Amino acid sequence: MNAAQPVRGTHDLIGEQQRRHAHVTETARRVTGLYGFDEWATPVFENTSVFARSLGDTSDVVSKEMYTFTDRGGESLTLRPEGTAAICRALVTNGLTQSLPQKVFYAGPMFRYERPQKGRYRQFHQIGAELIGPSEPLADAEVIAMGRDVLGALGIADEVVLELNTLGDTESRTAWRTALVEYFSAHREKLSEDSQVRLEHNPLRILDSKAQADRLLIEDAPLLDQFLNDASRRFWDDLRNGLNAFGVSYTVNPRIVRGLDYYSHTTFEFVTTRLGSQGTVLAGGRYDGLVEEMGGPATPAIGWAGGIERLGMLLEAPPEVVAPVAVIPQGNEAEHRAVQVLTLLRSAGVRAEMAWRGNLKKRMERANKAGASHAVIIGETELAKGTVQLRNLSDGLQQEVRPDDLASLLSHSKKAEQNT
RNA sequence: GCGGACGUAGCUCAGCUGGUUAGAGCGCCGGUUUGUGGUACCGGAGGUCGCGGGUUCAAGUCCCGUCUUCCGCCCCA
Repeated sequence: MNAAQPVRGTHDLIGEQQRRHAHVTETARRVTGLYGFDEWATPVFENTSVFARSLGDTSDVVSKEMYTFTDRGGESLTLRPEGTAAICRALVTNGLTQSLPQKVFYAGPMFRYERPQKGRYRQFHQIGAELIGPSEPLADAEVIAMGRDVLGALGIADEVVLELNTLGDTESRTAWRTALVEYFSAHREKLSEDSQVRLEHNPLRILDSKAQADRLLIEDAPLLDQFLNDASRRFWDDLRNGLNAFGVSYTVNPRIVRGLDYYSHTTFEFVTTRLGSQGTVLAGGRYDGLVEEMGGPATPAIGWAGGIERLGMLLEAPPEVVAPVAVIPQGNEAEHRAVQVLTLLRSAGVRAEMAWRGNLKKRMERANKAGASHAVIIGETELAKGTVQLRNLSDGLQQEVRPDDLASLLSHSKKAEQNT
């Protein structure tokens, strides 16, 4: 087995895998549609500045975790590592900041140069939703409720819990961060090596450190709650009231943070324990500063993204394929009639297939292997009489019918099957 | 980027302390006298044991390197 392999961290989606992906995407598209969201599709690559700008100076991510390359024209391009920055760019370049709110759904591949693990790939796929325009906390609640509904429609609501936090507005968060840096600096030597580095450029991340050494310090670290100004506190209260109104249950987790400055207020993650350390399945927050960083006017926005691979892995059973009907002619003359029957069935909306070769027995085997629900058999006798044999492959019952009656007989029979 | 585990037929795996032509189950293909599948029986194809180097009379089995996958860490927009 020396065949060519796909690039590290990439996968082919075939059969059940692809069906799981498609089911996640279609379900999310349908549910977000119920909330009035429309789908956008943006390019899978952008000028590097689109993503670099949104990331600010978190140099690690920009230099090491993005698929960046120079094209033949000398432009620096980057395969999109996430969806939100590109949506904001599209909002600005299409002048849609003039027609708010925008309710956007998207789905597609994303690319990050990371070490692969289960549920973490270099090309992976996300669904996402962005609500751009409203600054009211009820909008946040609605967007979170929509996420909850997507998970519910996928049948995995019981697999995940919603963890919720607030980052406050810029003023509150800045005050809090200053206090955190002060606190951790005072205990610098007790911090883990990693966290000492974090203290320099991303102090909030110390709060979700996994190092044992950090845990004790974190417990006594100052809480944002003490630094929330009145406006932020009101927003936080209204958000939780809104969630109650939408019937969304959650647990508050003060350790959910975001590293970048354009985030504010709401932040949340739907988490499962079933996927090891890659358990965040759908996450988001409010990013009131991002559209402005893209060169647009200051525009409030809230959104989330979910990993299709991870969601697909949580699905109980893979979505079923529709069982086809196998049309089986015997002899060259019957084949001609068979083609007519195929056409008849397909135009009636029935999934129908015919093998290109083989005797009756062979074709019956094929039909069975293909998971066909029925076989339509046309032999010399039937050809002469203008009839066909309709055989139900699950119970083996067979009846002689007229071709014109096939479509209605099949749809009745299939409905009956679904009910059992 | 750091640490660890794994890698034998399409799939799941067996192969004792290195020793003749590398096995099983499932799957696949064919047959059991040709107008009927799913069960049963019979037969067959398919592996340079991830790749490269080394030790040895001899390596799937030991050593080194490399790649992939998986588990943690870093990162998580």
